Amino acid sequence: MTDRIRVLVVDDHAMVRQGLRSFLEVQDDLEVVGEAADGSEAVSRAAELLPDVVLLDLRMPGVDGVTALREMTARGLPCRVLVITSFTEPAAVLPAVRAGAVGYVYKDVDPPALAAAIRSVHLGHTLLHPDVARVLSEGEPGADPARLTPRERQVLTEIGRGRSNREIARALGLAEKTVKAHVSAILAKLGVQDRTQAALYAVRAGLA
Amino acid sequence: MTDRIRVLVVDDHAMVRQGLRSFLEVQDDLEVVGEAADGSEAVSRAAELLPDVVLLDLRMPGVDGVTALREMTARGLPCRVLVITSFTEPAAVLPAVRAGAVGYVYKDVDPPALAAAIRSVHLGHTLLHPDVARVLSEGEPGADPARLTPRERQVLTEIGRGRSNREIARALGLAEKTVKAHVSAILAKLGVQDRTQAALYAVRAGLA
DNA sequence: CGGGACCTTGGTCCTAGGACCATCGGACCG
DNA sequence: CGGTCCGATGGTCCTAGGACCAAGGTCCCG
Repeated sequence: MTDRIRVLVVDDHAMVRQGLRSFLEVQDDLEVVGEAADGSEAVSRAAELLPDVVLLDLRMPGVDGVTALREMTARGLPCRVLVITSFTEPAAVLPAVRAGAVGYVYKDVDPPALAAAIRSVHLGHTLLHPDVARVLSEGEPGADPARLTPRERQVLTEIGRGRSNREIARALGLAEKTVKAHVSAILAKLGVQDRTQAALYAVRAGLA
Repeated sequence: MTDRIRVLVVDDHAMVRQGLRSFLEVQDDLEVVGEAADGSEAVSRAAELLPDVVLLDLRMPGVDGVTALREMTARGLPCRVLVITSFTEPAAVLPAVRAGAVGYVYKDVDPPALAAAIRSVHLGHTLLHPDVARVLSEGEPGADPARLTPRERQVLTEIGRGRSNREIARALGLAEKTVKAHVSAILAKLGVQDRTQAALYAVRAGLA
């Protein structure tokens, strides 16, 4: 077979990338052409390798999956992006779908189903859960994490892990004052009262 | 080499099990003798295969990792259990360690470090983060919602909904001072730093 | 090229959160 | 009957959180 589907695998855990690679390489018509461990690397590898399909995790340190996805879409990269997620709420994948993902699968997908999903999106199909499709069709804006800037999302992720401003400053290499400014902006954008509510939001949105 | 360390891999995601298997099988002295996808299967496979080390995820559908661990300990199975977790708070792994785990690693561990950890626990060592070791040594019973009094659980439930002390006071018909006293007791019993972490805990514990 | 968005940082100020300490009443158990 | 635990409440004090304001640099887009 001359034209195999070329797949880029993006996940921050090497064991997950390895597992995905093992799943896919036993399929005659699929080929893993590369891996990336964060969003930034995902964009550069996608531009360099021009895969047909990108399997994209959302939660990654540094540049996350949604930001990477936006970047790929902005650059007009021709790959079809299939999100791999362990999240169950529509809020987690909605930003990704709005940013250009053509579908998503859960991390407990079995190998034949994963392969079928890849083939399906490669053919141009879209794979969405009815709940997600409905929310999209209703144009529900809501407390949309997509409206946060990339840095704000990083800070929100840390809040969702129960970190103090000082701990977040240390983790992200920022001044505490900078973190406070981001926190204030996040609270305003999400329409929540304090960091506890923001943390709960982050968990529900699958950011933490 | 005649005596390789026999390892059982327990995780609900097949791709993670596959990834772990790939990581470990390139080591001459390690052998993956089986896999399990939930806690119940983990116990039965451990009893059947008698592995030296069990790599155990905690969050699994059905019987979770801590429950499985307790069962293995109760049956006197001789295996050493190394928890694989994506949690960062001591509260997440404390129950597992109390139930008999001899250490834990994070899911972003790299292959040589994972192999080294397995060898280490196989030799009888214990691998614990200083925070976790300290909490254990202080005899802090730990993150067990059952140890909270009924009133504390009510307050924790409200915290898990993002309520302020004043709002909780109003909702439960108490003085704000009373709520603060309960909050302080809750934080101490759960071993968390502030109400945000308590709220996240409540969500994970299914109280909110 | 200028405007806007994002990121970063600092200052000031106020309040909620929480630690620590203390006290009292009721219920339960040895 | 006394001790312990739970629940309730108050006082004092300190700090983290967060609002508000300001400013500068970088990048992108019209």
